[in-house]
Amino acid sequence: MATVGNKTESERARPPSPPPARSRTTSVQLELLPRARSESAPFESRSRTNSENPGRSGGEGELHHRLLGPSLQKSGQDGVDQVAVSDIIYQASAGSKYFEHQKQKEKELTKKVEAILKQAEKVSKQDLAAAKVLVDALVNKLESTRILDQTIVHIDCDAFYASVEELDFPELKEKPFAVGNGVLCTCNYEARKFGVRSAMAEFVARKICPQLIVLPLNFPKYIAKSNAIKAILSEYDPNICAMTLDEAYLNITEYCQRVGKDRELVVQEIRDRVYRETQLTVSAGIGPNSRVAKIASNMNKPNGQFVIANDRESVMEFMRTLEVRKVTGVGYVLERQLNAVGVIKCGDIYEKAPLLHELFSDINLSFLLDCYLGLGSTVIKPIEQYERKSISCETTFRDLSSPSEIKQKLWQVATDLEKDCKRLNIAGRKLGLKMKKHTYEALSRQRPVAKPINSAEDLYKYGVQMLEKEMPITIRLIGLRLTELVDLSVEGPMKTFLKGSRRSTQVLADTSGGSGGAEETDAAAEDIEEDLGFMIHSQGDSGPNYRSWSKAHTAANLPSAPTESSAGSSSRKRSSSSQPDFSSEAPTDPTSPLTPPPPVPDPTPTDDRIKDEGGPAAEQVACPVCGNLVSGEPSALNQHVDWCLSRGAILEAVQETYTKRLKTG
DNA sequence: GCGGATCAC
DNA sequence: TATGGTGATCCGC
Repeated sequence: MATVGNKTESERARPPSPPPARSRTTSVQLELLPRARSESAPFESRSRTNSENPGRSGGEGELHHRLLGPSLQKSGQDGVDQVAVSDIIYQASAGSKYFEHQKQKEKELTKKVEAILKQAEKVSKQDLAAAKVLVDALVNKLESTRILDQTIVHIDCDAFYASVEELDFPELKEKPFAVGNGVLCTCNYEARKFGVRSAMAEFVARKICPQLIVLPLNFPKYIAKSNAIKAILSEYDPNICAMTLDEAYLNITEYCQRVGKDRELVVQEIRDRVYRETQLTVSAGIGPNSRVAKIASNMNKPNGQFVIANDRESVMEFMRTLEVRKVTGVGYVLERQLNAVGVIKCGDIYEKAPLLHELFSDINLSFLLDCYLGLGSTVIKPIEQYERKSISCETTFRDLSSPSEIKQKLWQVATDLEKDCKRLNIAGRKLGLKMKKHTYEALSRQRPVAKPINSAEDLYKYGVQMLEKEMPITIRLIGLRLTELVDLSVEGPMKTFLKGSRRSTQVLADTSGGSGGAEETDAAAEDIEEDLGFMIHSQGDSGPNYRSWSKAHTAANLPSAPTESSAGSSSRKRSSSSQPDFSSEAPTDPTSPLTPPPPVPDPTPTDDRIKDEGGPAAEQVACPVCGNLVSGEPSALNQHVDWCLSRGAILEAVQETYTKRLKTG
């Protein structure tokens, strides 16, 4: 790679311009819908809230603004009556729990903004004078990190998922359509004319555009196209940083020097090639660092490019008139706070910096001054080189309050998370439980777990402990997250852990791969480690052997395995083990008549019985629900646990009617 | 260190 | 009728 490379001081400490945000496959990537806008004027009259909305007082304008979502600032949907659209969205949402929650958040934000203003009033002239000294010192320090000899490019595909679909269904081009399910991931420009945008709930989108066509997501297709584009980009910078399927940073400094070509021409060539070879259009931003390049890629969207010259004055002038909301890292909340103190454009930041110093954290102040100065990272390196800090799975469902049904969802995310961990060959020392109440209020709990874990049983076991402390509760989402990760593929210290936990949690991995059981007898330490490494690996889905690079991009997104739960009913015999029982929260009276559930067929138990009889016990593992020893083979274990949980639901139902009967009779 | 929040995509 | 999932970071206690 090129010569330079010293990172600017301002490089990170804030929202990542280039590298952070990881592209995980499973995630649904929203597209920032941009728009071809001649100037930054159109929405101007719209984005300043209340004063522009005469009919809306008392924060109604803000609430409309909030509900309208993130695309407002860059919508510029020419000819779209944004006010009318906003009203429809409002009407569609009004009264729902979601709406009430947004309203509440808006209220709290307003309070926060008022508090900031109040605090601002208290700042004295002396305070400001003293702060100015500090600010100027900081500005000088930041300025000294400025690098202007690199050419950074941000490439952004236009309406990516929608454009890919149009290749397969050309007739869709003239029709408004979107991609997603329930919530739209993106939509074509035809749909945007109606005010449809990414992240919009599908039912809301249909209100403003009844003829909207909605296609399901097809990740394999998007991944293939994305890879094709990335292959082209890599010819211009072998170290491209692909943030997501549709977005990447390049450093073309060296390429330009090597071929002696102007950077704008090079970028035009890149875009031409991408279009020729994939039929997809991309927009590009060119500048001396990733922050300005990113912003620039939105300036001439779609299918355009924008360059910011590599000199201080050009950069500063570009930032001067740029609204703060357009900077990556400034969202709805920070924009509101900044606007409140008179900071509308990045050019306003310096003048207000002494006041900002009194109102915001040092980190925020540095970030804002970076924005004012137009500083950013010049180091572009592959996303794979950034260390992952967490891994998580979560799922949303209809409101649930039944403990056993909630636990079933927990088991589901535990198994999903296990799959991801095994694929990446990682485990974590800290487990977090996330819940969203039926009111949309979010809760999270977290606890250290001594040994790094990544098996569904462990995830469930510790997760359910945290869950039970919150019961009774009615929730619409549950999720698990591992942090303090350890890389199981790294040799060394991990050896101890692997060997130590071999019999307990690693058993699952051992027996799963189908390649399993034999070689595990007694091997030399190295062999064991190698075996485990391999098995944990092949544990994942049967697909291609995703190693590092591709694995993070592809596999995870494929439709998750059809976790068809065995609807078996019963057969019981709970072992003595004091494992948490899903039906525990219901006042379980041991003498209660319902303790012995009805006997019936059940897929897995048969298996278990056999093993229980003292077959090679090596492959057994304790069920996280009932505590019984069951086959450690993943699908069998899964089935068993699903069965166990559904059995819990039955018990619970019985219990409910029983208590009811007691009351009534 | 934990829990709540914000932000990006 | 109805509003997503993953990862990172920051802030206030």
